[in-house]
Amino acid sequence: MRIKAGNKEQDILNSAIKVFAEYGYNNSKISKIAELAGVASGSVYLYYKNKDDILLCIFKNIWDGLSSKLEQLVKNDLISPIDKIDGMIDLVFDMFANNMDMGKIFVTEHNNPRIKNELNTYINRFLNLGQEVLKEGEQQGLFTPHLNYKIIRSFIFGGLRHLIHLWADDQANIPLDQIRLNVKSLIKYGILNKNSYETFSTKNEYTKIYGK
Amino acid sequence: MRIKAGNKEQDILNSAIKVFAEYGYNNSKISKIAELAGVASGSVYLYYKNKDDILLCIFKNIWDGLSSKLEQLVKNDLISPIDKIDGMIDLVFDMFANNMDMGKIFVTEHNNPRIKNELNTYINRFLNLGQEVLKEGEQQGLFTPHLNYKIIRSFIFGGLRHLIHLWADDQANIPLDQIRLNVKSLIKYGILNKNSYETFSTKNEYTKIYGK
Amino acid sequence: MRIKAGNKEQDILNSAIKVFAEYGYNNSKISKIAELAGVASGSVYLYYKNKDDILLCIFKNIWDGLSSKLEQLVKNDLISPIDKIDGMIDLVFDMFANNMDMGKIFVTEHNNPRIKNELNTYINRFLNLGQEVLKEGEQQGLFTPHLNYKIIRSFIFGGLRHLIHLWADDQANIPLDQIRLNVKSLIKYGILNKNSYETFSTKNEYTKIYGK
Amino acid sequence: MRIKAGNKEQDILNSAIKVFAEYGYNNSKISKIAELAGVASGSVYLYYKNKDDILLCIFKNIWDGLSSKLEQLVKNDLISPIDKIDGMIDLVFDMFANNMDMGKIFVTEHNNPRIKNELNTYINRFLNLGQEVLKEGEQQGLFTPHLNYKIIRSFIFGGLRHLIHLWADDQANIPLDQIRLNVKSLIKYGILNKNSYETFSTKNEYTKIYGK
DNA sequence: CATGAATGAGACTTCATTCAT
DNA sequence: CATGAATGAAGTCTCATTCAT
Repeated sequence: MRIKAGNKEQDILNSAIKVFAEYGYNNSKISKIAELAGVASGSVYLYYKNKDDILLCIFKNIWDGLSSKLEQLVKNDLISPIDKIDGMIDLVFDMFANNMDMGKIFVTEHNNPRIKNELNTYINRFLNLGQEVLKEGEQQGLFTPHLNYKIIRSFIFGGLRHLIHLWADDQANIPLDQIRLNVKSLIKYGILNKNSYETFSTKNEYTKIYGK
Repeated sequence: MRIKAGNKEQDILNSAIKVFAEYGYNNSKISKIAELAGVASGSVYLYYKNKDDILLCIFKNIWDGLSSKLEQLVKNDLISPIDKIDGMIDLVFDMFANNMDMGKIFVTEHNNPRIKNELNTYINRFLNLGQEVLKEGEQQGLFTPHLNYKIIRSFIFGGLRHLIHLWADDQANIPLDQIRLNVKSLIKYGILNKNSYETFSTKNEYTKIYGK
Repeated sequence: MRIKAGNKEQDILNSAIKVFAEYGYNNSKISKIAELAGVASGSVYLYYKNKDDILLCIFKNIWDGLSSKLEQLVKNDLISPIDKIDGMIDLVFDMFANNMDMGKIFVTEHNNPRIKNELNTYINRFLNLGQEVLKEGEQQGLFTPHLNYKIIRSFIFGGLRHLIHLWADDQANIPLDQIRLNVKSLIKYGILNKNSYETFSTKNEYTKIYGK
Repeated sequence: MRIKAGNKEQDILNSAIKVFAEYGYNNSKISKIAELAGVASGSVYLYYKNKDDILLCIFKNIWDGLSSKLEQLVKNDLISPIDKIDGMIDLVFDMFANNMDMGKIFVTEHNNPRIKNELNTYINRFLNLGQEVLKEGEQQGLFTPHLNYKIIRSFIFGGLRHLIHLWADDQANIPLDQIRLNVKSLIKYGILNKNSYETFSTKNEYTKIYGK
């Protein structure tokens, strides 16, 4: 992955992604990252303030890669909210499909207290975009009204995160495409069969109790 | 013989739960745990083999608390699979409703490589029970056929985990009861409104491509 | 080895001998000694001031066992110095023949700085007795004159100590009786064959340079 | 790049030799060794894997220093076995003559269980060389036949070791040269005077009982 | 820019010893 | 006398970070 031409900053980052993914943040040593990047351990500090900074930078990369595309998708008025949801899910999976290691880090270190504060900005931007779409769909009468989309968005986020981890940990076992389809289906239709849906669901009944 | 004053073992565990929840496992010091428990740091090692062992014990407690109740629920033939799903969700939330700190640890340290192996047994038991219910519902024609319930169960697990974390991190903002209802609704009905459901869904179309 | 009637002091000592012999002083734990002796670890301190004290007591036992017999032997005017040397060697080997563990400790912990000072009294008494015999033999014209018997006695002591260790470490390999005989022979006759002795040795030559 | 100032590896080893000699291995602290070497305690671990490794390294130095010279001596066909024995003794004493501290450690920590296994290779090489010489002398009719030279070599080794310790502990009291001479004499001629030798020794008698 | 030897604070863990019962 | 739970001082080792070259 290292470009010999000499982008050491990127070399170090790529190396860190590999090492963090394999050992976890706390068990990863700067010396190991430097070694893998082909630089001296001291050189790491020419490009990154400290170890935390590297991790933060990885997450920034993840989110920056998503952000522009996501915004493009969400702001496009020609796309139905339903398709936007599908599109968002696809974007997330595409992001990690080519980078399992990032997927692992994304899950394992997402709650790392060392970068939590700096990270929230990014995550919230993503979650807000998702919530925006959900709201939009609700207003258009496409999505079930009265759902608390702040909760829904986080549930979906957590679910995706966990599946990415599962997949990244053992790629062979669950094809990413199947994961996509199943997740999209669950989010849109739930697990109830159409018949049972009609039998059990009495929308009037439960909308009364659902919070805003 | 100096009698065990109170229950030091439990004191230490409770103390560890608080400290791990606040600082994360890796930034928690044994000395801090001991201090909070009101014992000498060496005493921690009378009850727990090492730091890892404490964390493992916390998770064992979490899962043991769930296991018996879950099994009772799942094995009960009088309860519909639909209600079982609801019941499982309730059990999980009940578990953490009175113990926010455990909720935080549950999320943050769930992938801790130090206890991963020992933990998998517990998690898999839980996931298998969930999958069992889903399969049962599918066979009874209640749940959408051809969904990959191995994926679904993990998606739900991840979503629940993340919501618990969110809630535990900032209890005031999202009432647990609202979370329950929204999650149950999403899982069962998805987000599509009934109308849109009928419009967009062409079940024949997507069942063809879904994996087993 | 423990007498049920209840000589705990002895029980603890016997237990300590076993444990010290197996693990070495520094790797032996009081708790282990207590366990083997069938008493509580706190009880050890009813009979011995501390860990050092136990070790010291073991050595006292070793030396006290030797001392009386040695003195009897050395003071007996009817025995030739030559036989006294043989007798001393036999006494030492007899001491450990029935107690390999003591033999191991004797060697391994003999230089332990924690008990060195207290021990010197005992060792010197033994060495002095040996030196006395050597001097006696020299004066009677039996032993080579002009040898420095302070050196000789220590050489012999060190040699015996090492052989005891070797034997105690792996009893099967070297029968104690063979060790005795060989040592006695070496001390008395050296390794030179009689012929070579006459050829190479020119006593006048080397007595000039030998110190007192 | 910060250049290695001086030879820290050697500085640390020298410092360790002093500290181990004074306090014994178990009572020596890494921090003390580092302080004496003028380095930070962490720096010790740049050169040595751990505390055990330092001790092992000291012994390796001792033995490596001896090995080449010993082998040269033993393999030289022009030297009589008698002189080889003298030469071996001289080599051993020369080794420690300029390094009392090493002498102390050599004795005190020789049975340290932490390095025992790694050390045996070295010791056995030495003992085997000694035994070789003894056998050679026996075959040439120079040394008393039927002695068990496995025992003899260990007796001599133990004796030398103890004398070195004595000398190193209190250099002033026993000149090394005197020790050499007395030891050489004892080994070759034993303590019996020539007259007494002829009187008491009945070689036929004791060769019958000596083991191979 | 780059190096990598050196630093040193800090954490886990052990275990001899104490003392309330 | 006896207990064994509790103590807490102390030591080894790690590793992020620095800085002289």
